[in-house]
Amino acid sequence: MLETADRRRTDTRERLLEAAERAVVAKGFAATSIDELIVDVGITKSGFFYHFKDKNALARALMLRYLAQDRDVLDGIFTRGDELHDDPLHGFLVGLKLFAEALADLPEHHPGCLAASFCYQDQLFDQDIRDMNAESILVWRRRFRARFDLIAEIYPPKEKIDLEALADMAASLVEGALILGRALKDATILPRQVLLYRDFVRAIFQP
Amino acid sequence: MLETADRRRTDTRERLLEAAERAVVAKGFAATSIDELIVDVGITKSGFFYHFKDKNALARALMLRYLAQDRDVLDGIFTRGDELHDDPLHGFLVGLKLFAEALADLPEHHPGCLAASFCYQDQLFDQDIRDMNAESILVWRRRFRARFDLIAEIYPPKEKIDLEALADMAASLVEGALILGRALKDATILPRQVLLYRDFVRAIFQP
DNA sequence: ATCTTGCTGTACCTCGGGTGCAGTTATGCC
DNA sequence: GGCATAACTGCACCCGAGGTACAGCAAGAT
Repeated sequence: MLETADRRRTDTRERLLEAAERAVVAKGFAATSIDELIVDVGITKSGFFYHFKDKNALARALMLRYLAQDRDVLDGIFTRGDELHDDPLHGFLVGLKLFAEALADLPEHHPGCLAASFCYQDQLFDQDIRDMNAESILVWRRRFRARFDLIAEIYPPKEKIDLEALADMAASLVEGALILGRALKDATILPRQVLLYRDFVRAIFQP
Repeated sequence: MLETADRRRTDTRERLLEAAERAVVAKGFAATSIDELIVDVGITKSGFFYHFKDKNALARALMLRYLAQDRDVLDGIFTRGDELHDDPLHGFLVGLKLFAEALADLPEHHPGCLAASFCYQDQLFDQDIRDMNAESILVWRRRFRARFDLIAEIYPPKEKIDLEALADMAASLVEGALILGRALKDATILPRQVLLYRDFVRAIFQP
């Protein structure tokens, strides 16, 4: 019957997740209807419920996907930073520079963060999804905290500093700058905040 | 018939807004039902639609209320800071200290920001509400930017610095720290971020 | 006495999230 | 070739939430 791509079986679930992430970041989970997702990927409602038993299962799958992507992106950028510089401080500063550049080059106008999007609607979700959301933040805290401990051994900061707060500052700034960027429709806010954070880190540790 | 408070007429609208703000910050606008609000304040659905023609009108009223409160709180804290110190830099630093203390003393465990809550669901709202949301961010930018310009005249920073980004950093950090605080159920994150921001501002301008 | 404000009550419509289940078709495996 | 399985479609139906449209009523203000 000349069907170009019937029985595409393998990627329908993935395409649902992609459509869902776009929609959820754009307008929130509650405002994202199953109907619009199935129109997007060209299946029926029954098809959706074949892949996800309910909307909560969709949310869980989105979070899992997001956690993995987030980890990969951070890993990629900061290992490249370290490859370009042996020293833990300067490798980190290069990593932040690369991060800012990557953010500035994002094709989307006003990107968003799934964790933040879920955060203000978290009563909609099961406890395990809220736990995953917390974990996505803790990943950042642990990553940056470990690096600062390493740096502080070599470059002890002049003044006592709350290193945990400094680590959390990275996630706070990114989440907050995404909000500002969306509200003001200004894609430059996020990379500039990252560069400012970099200035702060350098000022703290550099002798 | 011994009605304790029938015909309370005057404050029903206000009580609706209070209930709505609590619910919206807790679980998002879309997940906040009119039914729960009317149960909260003890009126009927018709009563709700007497006060607000639809949910969008409720959102608009919430934003207006929020803008006024936000302005008053910031005004109060930073004018007190300036009363305690003549110098624009040190008055500002005192203000930030007061701000951090006020945030640490908040009774609610995980407060939230209406602007952030609306931000990730903004497709639900009319354009004018999105504009008000942007305005609530610009209030912060203008306030802090003006102060930094003032400070920079007296204490020119050693290195070139993006003062607009430094101003936006305040709102970014607060919005982001609220998200982290909610996700991790840790009320100390927000005040600690504000204190860190204060350290950064001092490091930039102090000779 | 009547007007206005601040509601209540009833009835009804639509959309979105589900549930339940029977049927269909391509593919892979024996 | 036969058969199981994966990946759906189609249909029928339920519920809750956002509205719409009015008619009515009761307490104060004038």
